[in-house]
Amino acid sequence: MDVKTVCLGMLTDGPASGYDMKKCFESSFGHFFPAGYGSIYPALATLARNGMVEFEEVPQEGKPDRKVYTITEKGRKELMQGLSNPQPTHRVRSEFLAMMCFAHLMTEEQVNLVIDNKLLEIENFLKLFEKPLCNQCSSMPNGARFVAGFGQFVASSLKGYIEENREMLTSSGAEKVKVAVGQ
Amino acid sequence: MDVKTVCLGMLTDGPASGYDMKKCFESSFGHFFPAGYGSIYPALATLARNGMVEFEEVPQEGKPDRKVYTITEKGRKELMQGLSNPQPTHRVRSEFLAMMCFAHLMTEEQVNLVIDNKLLEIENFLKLFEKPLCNQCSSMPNGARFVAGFGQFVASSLKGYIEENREMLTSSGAEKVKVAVGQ
DNA sequence: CTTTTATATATCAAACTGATAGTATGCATC
DNA sequence: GATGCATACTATCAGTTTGATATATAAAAG
Repeated sequence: MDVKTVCLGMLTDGPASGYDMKKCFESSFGHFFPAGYGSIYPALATLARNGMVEFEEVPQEGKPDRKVYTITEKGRKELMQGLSNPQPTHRVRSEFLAMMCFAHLMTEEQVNLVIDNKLLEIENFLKLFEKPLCNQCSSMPNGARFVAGFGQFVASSLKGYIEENREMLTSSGAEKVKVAVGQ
Repeated sequence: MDVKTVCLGMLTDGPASGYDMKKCFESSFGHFFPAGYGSIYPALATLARNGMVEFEEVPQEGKPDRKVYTITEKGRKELMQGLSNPQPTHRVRSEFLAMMCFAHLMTEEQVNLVIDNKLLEIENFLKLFEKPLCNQCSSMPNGARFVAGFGQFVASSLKGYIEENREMLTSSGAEKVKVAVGQ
C-alpha cells in the first residue's frame, strides 16, 4: 500500500490530474497519508508505464497542459490486490514526542513554546470539523466518514492529554518542593 | 530532527553501540519514531565523520566487535540545536486509514478482518503498559513518562473509537433498511 | 508595481524503509 | 546429530519518500 495504490483509489472516483490529486492529499488524505509532487508524479508515471492508468493531455490557455489520468481494468485489479492486505500499517513519526523525551535537556521556555504551538496546531485542525463544510457530508462514503471521525476524535483526545499532563514536563511541583525542602 | 538527532539524544544517557540503539528504537522510541539499521548505521557514520560522536572498537569472543559510541561536546551542541525547533512535526502514515477510505470497494469480510487485526494489535500494545515493567518507572525522566502516557492514552482512545464506529464500515443498518424498504 | 497565490508540470539530493548479507555461538526441535 | 531458529553484531542496497526547487503564465492582493 504505497502512494500508487492510493492514487488508484482516488481514480475510482473519476479521472484526475496529478495536480488534482495533490490537492486531494492536501485537503484530506494527507492528514493520515501524506504525499507531495515528488511521490505523486513518479507514482503516476510508473502506473502509466505498467498499464494501470491511461492519460489524455488536455491543452489549456496560458497554463501547462493537464494530464488527466483514468484508471484501467488492470489498474482496478491492482487496487483490489492492494486492498487485500489484512494487516495495513498505522505509523506515527513524531519529532514532537521524540523531543519531549529529551525535555530534561531543554529550558522550560523551550518546552512551553513547543507545547503551546502543538496545542494551537491541534486546535486549528479541529476547526476544520466545526464548519458546516464536509462539502458532501451526507454523500460521503461511510469509509470517509469513519476516517474523518477518527481524525477528529484522536485530535481532541491528544489535546486533552497534553493539557492535563503538560506540567509533568516543566518544573514539576515535585521537584520544586524537593528543592524548597532541601534548603 | 532526524535519526541523527535522536541518536545523539540517546547517547546523553551513556555510550552505546548501533545494536544497542536499535534495541532502544524497537522497545520504546520506535513506537513514535521508527528507525532500522538502514538509518541508524549511516547516521552514526555521519555523526562520527563530523565529530559529533567518537567510538571505540571493543573486541569480543566469538562475536563481531562492538563499536561503542560516545557523544562529544560538539555533538551536545548539535543536539541542543536540534531540540531548538519550536514546531516539531507529528505525522501519521496509515495504510489502515487509507484502506478504510476505500472500504466500499472491499468485501465485508475483508473489512472485518482488517479491523479485528487492528484491534488485536492495539490490545497487544496496551498490554505493554499493564506489566509491572517500566523497569525504572520512577527513575524514568518526566519526558519519557509523558510520552509513554501519551502512547497509552492514544491507543485506548483509538480502540474505543474503532469499537464504537466499526459498524459504519460494514453493511450498515441504514443501507440494509433502505434495500428492504425499496423492495 | 511588486509580491503572492493559483494553475500545472517535473526533477533532485538527502533521507528513510525493509530486506538482505555475513559471521559466530547457543539452544531447542526433529 | 542435524537442521533450524534466536541472539549478538556489523553493514549495504534498491526502491520510496521528503522537501525544495525549477519553469511558465495569469490573476489577485498589497
